[in-house]
Amino acid sequence: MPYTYEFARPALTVDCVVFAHDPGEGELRLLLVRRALPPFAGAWALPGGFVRVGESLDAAARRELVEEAGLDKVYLEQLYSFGEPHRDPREHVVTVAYYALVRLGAEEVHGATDASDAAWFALSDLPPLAFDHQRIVDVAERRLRAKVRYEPIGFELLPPTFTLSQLQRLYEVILGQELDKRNFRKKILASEVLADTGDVQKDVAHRAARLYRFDERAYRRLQKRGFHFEV
Amino acid sequence: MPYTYEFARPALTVDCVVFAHDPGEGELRLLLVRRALPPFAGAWALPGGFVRVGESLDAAARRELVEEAGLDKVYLEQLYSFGEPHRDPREHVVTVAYYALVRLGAEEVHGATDASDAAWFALSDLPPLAFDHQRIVDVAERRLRAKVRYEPIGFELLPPTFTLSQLQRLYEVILGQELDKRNFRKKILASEVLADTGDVQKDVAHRAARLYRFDERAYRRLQKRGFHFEV
DNA sequence: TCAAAAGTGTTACAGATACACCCATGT
DNA sequence: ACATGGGTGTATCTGTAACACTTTTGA
Repeated sequence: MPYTYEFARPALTVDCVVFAHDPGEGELRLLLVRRALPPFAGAWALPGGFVRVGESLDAAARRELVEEAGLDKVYLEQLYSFGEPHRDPREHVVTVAYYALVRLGAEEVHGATDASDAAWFALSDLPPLAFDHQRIVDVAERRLRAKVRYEPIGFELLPPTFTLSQLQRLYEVILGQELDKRNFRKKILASEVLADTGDVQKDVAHRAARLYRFDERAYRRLQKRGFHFEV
Repeated sequence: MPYTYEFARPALTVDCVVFAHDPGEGELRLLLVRRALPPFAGAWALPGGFVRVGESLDAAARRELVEEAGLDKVYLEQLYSFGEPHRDPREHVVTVAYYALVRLGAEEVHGATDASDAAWFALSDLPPLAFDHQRIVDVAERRLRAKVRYEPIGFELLPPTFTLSQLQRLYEVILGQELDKRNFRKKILASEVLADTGDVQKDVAHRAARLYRFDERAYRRLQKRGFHFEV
């Protein structure tokens, strides 16, 4: 009997904590799917599922996002692995958790995705979650809060071009604190990771704001010179 | 057939990147074990092994450290999970990597532990490693470097009481840069996470330095008040 | 003309950096 | 007495925080 079969093995899943930002809300949103099968049938849970043999963890997470939520090409990063023996009542299931950041199109914000039963919830008003998924969400939230301060990942939650006020509101939502407008603008523009598109907002009932985009090329250049982004 | 058996499952292991600090060296050391069995028989590898059903990931990591390296009660933290399908030539094996920080007793520094074939290597002069273990070591090193700046984990690598110079040298080794003695002392003492033991060094051929210990209680108090440690 | 958000500079303070000498101890 | 590391203070610089008004635009 080969060495690898000496012991029974735990099952292995991936689960994804999918964050989105609705500009109209003062809070992040989280994507949940309703479970069709036991255990926790009918309960809300993180999108996820079993890792297949021959499939990398990242690939499994991306596949589940497509299958269960219709989400493709999102920002995705591994979060932490959870392996308490009784986190799944059936048997020992270890899950590798990921978190994802997505840009909401207007049609996706309200109402479900094309998957059968998926919906967005305000982060502070989640329904009871299956398994230890609330715990995973908590860990993801802490990580996002910490990471957004020193890596430019916030842009993943915004449309490709955005105003400085939109960016500031996003940071205020994630960090849970108000920021000074002048200081925020000074700092973010001084960092030189934003490029002015030359365009301005359309169809707003007040002075139109300049539109910026995240300049990934500039960011990489700065990074190589030892610069580190910080809000 | 139950849902969980729908697909064949990858195997699941834990691997530990064990760092130690030898005061005499200008560099961290890493614990490796020699593999007895194929694949990579005879090669050096990270201590680790299969996760058993009913065992948490942390417990598996701690068990492997005891079994393979004779190390108990060390600082241990989950690092990252690696699951590329071909990282193990036999079959698909996913590993949850941990890193550990240990205090070296004089007798452990040179020569192996009580385990059959374990040894310490200078981090920059490792032998070729089995599997993707070099990659795991690289990730661990980056994490340690980053984390040591804003969490007081460096103390885990030092004896319970230590001098400020020992602490400074440790930081210099981890961060790979020289630090100014006066500024270092000012900053670390101002942070109030060190307690003066009242004792001094013994048996040194020069003025004996004060011995400090990390004051975990004080650190927790400060943490609650929103303070964050930084070097 | 009003409402709503865009845009803009200066001052004060705190923390970080740079820097060089005397002291205590054992050999 | 000398070699070795222990221990200390100040001046400058840099970045952060606090703070209020004018401008543009569409309704």
